[in-house]
Amino acid sequence: MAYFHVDSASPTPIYAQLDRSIRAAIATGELEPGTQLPTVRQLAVDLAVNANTVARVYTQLERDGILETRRGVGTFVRDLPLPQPARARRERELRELIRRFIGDAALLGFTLPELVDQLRNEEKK
Amino acid sequence: MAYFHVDSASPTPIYAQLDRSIRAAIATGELEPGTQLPTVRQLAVDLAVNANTVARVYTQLERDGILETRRGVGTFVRDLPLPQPARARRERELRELIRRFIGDAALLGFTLPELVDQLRNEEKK
DNA sequence: CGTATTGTCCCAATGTAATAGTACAAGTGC
DNA sequence: GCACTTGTACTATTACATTGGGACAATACG
Repeated sequence: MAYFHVDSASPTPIYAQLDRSIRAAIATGELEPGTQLPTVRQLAVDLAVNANTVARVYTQLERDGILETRRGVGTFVRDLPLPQPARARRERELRELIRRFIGDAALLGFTLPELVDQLRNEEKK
Repeated sequence: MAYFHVDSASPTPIYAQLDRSIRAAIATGELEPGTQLPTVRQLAVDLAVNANTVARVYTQLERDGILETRRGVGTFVRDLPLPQPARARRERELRELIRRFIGDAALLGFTLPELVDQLRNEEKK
């Protein structure tokens, strides 16, 4: 299973990519509460990344209450709901997200109407 | 003028954020060919960033043929069209962009239909 | 010409990211 | 008990990003 995505060529550090990737998978429901994540060593192999890097991400996510680890068993998604940022922040950060999304897509030569179309296609899945 | 955005708290390096920010502004037409960018030192002050960091971004963008610099004068947007990646890449990278966009928005608690709405609002500007 | 402006270059110092390798701790299951 | 799996911890090393400061080069301007 090709769970998460990291790009070692990206300027964004691997740990940050993996962190976001896991959080996003949980937030979208791809990863349900109770699901077991790949082991530290296994995921390190799958992503072609050092085990320490994976371990640190798991540790951090556990500190944040998003994962739960049991030694000798594995790491699991907690069933606690993710805390939501305050409304004002949400709005502001969404604007920033949209701004970046449009900008990045423009770099690829895509226009706004095309993006709307593509996003609507995603809805039908 | 609040030209570009960088967040020194972000794990993504400042130079990468600024690079993307400038490219995006040009790609979307916010920055037209011939426009003068802020001076290295000025932008460094505006963004609360070291001048060397800004200078390296300008230098790199000039090497890529996106900017044009004249000593004692300033740095300007070139009027050459930006080279487009191959079609296959475009599609693939767009998928990745969308995937990340949806994931990041989910972290803020936004659902796909909401994103479509917001994007359509952007069209009316 | 002299001065200010702008980009360019270099150096030293600091902090962070990532890798590699090894060892340990706490559980599972035979 | 014993072997195995899993997470955790540590050290050392390499590379990169960023900062601060200083100096230089080319151009504009009076």
